[in-house]
Amino acid sequence: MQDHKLEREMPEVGELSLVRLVKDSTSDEESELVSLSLGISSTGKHEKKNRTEKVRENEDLKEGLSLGLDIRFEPSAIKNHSTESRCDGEMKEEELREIWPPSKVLKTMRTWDKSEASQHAEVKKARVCVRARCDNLTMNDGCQWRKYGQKIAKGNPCPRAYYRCTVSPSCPVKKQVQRCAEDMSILISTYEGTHNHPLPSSATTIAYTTSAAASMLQSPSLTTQLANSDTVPLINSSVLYNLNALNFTSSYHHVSKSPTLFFHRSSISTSNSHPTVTLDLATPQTSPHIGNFTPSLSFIPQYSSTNNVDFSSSTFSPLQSSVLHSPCYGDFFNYEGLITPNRNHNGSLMNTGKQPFLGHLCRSNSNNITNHAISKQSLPDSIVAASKAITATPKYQSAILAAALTAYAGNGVRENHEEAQSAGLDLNLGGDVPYTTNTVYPNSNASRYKRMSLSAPTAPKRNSVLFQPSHNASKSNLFLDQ
DNA sequence: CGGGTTTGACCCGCGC
DNA sequence: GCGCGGGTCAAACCCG
Repeated sequence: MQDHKLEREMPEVGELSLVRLVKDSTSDEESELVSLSLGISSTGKHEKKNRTEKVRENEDLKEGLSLGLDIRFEPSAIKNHSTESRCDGEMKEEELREIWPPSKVLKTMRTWDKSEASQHAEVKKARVCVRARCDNLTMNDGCQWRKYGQKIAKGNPCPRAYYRCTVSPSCPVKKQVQRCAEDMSILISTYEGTHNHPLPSSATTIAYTTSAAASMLQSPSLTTQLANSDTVPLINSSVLYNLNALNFTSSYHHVSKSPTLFFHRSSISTSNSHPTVTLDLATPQTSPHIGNFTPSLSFIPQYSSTNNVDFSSSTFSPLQSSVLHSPCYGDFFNYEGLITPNRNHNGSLMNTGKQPFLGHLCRSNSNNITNHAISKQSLPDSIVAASKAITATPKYQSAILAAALTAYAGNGVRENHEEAQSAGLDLNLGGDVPYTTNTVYPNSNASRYKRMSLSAPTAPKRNSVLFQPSHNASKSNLFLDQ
């Protein structure tokens, strides 16, 4: 792990390009929101919090646990500190303050512009909120959590529970769990922070997803677009993949099996102190776009109370790659339901360079691909057709189809395995999860965490998709830049 | 007895 | 300045 950590690099902020979509005015009525949370670090004013978090952060440094996973808004800080400095385990407090200057806490993202975003690390921890139907007390996200508080929040008779990640004693990740007031069957889980430790394979999905959302929120282009009411960024598609593989239990389980798992309503909210990506998994089955592979995933930039734009019917956009190359969970994990980097014969990762495994997609062309190749066909046919179309267009080979295949992995992929292979795709349905959870934390001298039990049952093994670009697709082709 | 949960108290930010 | 609400703490309690 240490070696991996040292190899990782934070992605450039500008690396995450976002797809603009024309505003769709025919949005659905407001629905409930699900949350997943991200790891954008910041420093709050809260004295106590500062003390506690500083202790934890310092512990991280001393223990060398930090994987450089925290996503910050200051590229320079990222470059200078996130890997090298933090890895040496001897960063001084001055350096810490340099990364998270208390005076630079951003109360909202409202005032952002490109230059500010690149110059100031002024943001509070981003959050990812996931709404999902779940009968259990908590969503099974594979992590270990310790409850540290519960409170009745205003406007909801259901108590809100506060949890901390206990996989590592110094892990800063927290989550809030609350039932939806309007529909008690909906569980709202809000994640905040980034894990600073290896994750059990069953937990990587949600963590990866939160990282994806964090990547979105950290993007200056996102903030720019949010200020533009005519355009809207679409979520990094890896969020789709991850959530598709989420280990929801009981009543929600059917979602993960659905070939049409998309999020009817999602949103980005920066109106409060925490920029939040909200993903609504509670209404996945009713998308009118299922037939043409157009998920109803969308975002509602709630940049301010007077600048809300609803894009609930926006077209599905292809993936963006930064998350797949995220330093948080990087290439050394193979996420269930996710596209994985190339592997050589020994199974070791081949994509160890700095280029993201999957490329960015240009705005218009990406839509063309999805519309041309996929629309108005059955989903299995769509996969094959898209595969061929993408193969014929090298620029898209490694990117677009992966989304479809992954989202579709639960059903149609298997039948189209051969066709997909002929189209230059290698589908691995064997649930390839090389990473194991036999991780020892040398720093776990905090005895209170030693006997933690999983808050949720182990995730059942699920099909995963190993996406390999065709043989003549060079890495450079994987990184589309327009 | 150790560890997890519960729950009232406390702190702080924010709006009025 | 005050009150409200969100978030956290920590002692008490519960459980295996």
